[in-house]
Amino acid sequence: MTLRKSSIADRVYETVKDDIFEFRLLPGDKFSEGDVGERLDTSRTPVRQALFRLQREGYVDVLFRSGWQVKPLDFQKIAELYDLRISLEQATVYKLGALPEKPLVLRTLRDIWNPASRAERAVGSTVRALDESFHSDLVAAAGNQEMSRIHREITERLRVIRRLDFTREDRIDATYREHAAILTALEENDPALAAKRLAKHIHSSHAAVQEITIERLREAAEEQRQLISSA
Amino acid sequence: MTLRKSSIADRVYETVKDDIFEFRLLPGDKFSEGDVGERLDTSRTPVRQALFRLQREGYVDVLFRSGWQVKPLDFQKIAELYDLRISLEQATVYKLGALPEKPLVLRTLRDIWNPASRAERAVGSTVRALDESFHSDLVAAAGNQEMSRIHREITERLRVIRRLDFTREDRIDATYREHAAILTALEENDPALAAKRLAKHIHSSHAAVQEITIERLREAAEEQRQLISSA
DNA sequence: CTACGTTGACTTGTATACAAGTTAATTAGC
DNA sequence: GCTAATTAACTTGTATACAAGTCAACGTAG
Repeated sequence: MTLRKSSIADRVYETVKDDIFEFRLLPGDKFSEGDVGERLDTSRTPVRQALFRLQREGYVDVLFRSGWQVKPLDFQKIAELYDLRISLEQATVYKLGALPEKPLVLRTLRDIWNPASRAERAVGSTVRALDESFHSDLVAAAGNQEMSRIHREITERLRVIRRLDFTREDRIDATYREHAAILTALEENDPALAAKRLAKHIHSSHAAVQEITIERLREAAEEQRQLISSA
Repeated sequence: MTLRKSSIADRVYETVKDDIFEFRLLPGDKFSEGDVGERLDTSRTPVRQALFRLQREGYVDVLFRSGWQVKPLDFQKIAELYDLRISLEQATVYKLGALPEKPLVLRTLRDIWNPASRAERAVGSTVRALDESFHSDLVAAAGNQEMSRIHREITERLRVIRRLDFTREDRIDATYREHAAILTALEENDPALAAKRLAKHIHSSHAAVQEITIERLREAAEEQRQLISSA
């Protein structure tokens, strides 16, 4: 069979990426292929394969004969990715508006984001997953798989930041409100309005997150410093 | 210095990609890491690095313990990439329309695509390069580098196809006419019209190319078959 | 002649060895 | 004590060795 087994390289890829997402590897941290290989009990070969993939995806950089580095947070680039997301999702809602009939997924999303009571709302960490689904489901509904793929890549890339978006109750409130409003505009076949609301929603999400990212990052760095000094 | 030397892996990457673009490697062709390494006089290590990169970019596939394959042409996927290009470039012209002042590049493009006389028009193979520049320069002018990067990736991916777009004189005529019309709409600050013309332009380019791709591909396969039988 | 099992060459996946270059600590000179 | 040169430990880039699986050709039984 040509069905891919799960390779060691894949495991390394997932592990290192998760380390970055969970701030076990902080932006700016340096490390070597040997380090990673030893920690995951494997040779440098699959490690390199995984790291080069992460490099192409923008998470790490290789310094010639001088180790690897987790890419420092570049707020300019993050802003551009948010902006690109807006463009893609706006294109999406216009596509949805042009469809002969509304895709079923809109009803499903409505059920999630317009709950009968506040009690039925999701909490904490699941809100982030639901939020990601909302946006990627919309894009997927437009039917262009390549667009979905690019959108997914961008979403992943922003996840390091977006994980901080739902620690505040007011952000959860806003998300429910804004998602519902976007769905309403779509149901009423007003793509221009949906596009406008979408842009505003993503912008405010970006702004809210930017505000707390640096602080949380500083905390993570502090934690790590204490771990090292106590060892 | 951390300035990257040109590595063997990079050379292999460029060479194999060029082989695909120039139909020396045809869609569906199978080959092994050893083949490539021998031909480029290097070991499998940098070859693998290059091939995995090409895999992530969608040009080749690895079959578990059974060689590599140039990805067969998937016309559905190509259509999706064209469609995605339209979405990105439409987003671009709306961005350009919202800028406080028109970027200088518009004047440069106008000079190229609205020549004083027919004699000043480019011919043959350079038209393709100019056409690629037209579209990527527009996107770049909007100022989002991440968007430019994605757009460039898509353009590269479509180059295998688009190289056939300018073999016919009527397509060159149409390209000059349509590019000029798009620029006019932009100069007159009518992004909606520019977007409309852009979509139509890319669509017709796609349609024209699709029509001749299969035939040219068949010819290339025939050529290769004769090379083999005469060897 | 056909169907099928066996075998052996070939393929990628992973580990290891070596080459080339970087970096930082240490030591010699003053 | 300080500066500078040397050196030794690391680092990635590439080549090679080995493990594990695939596949097609060939031979054999019927």
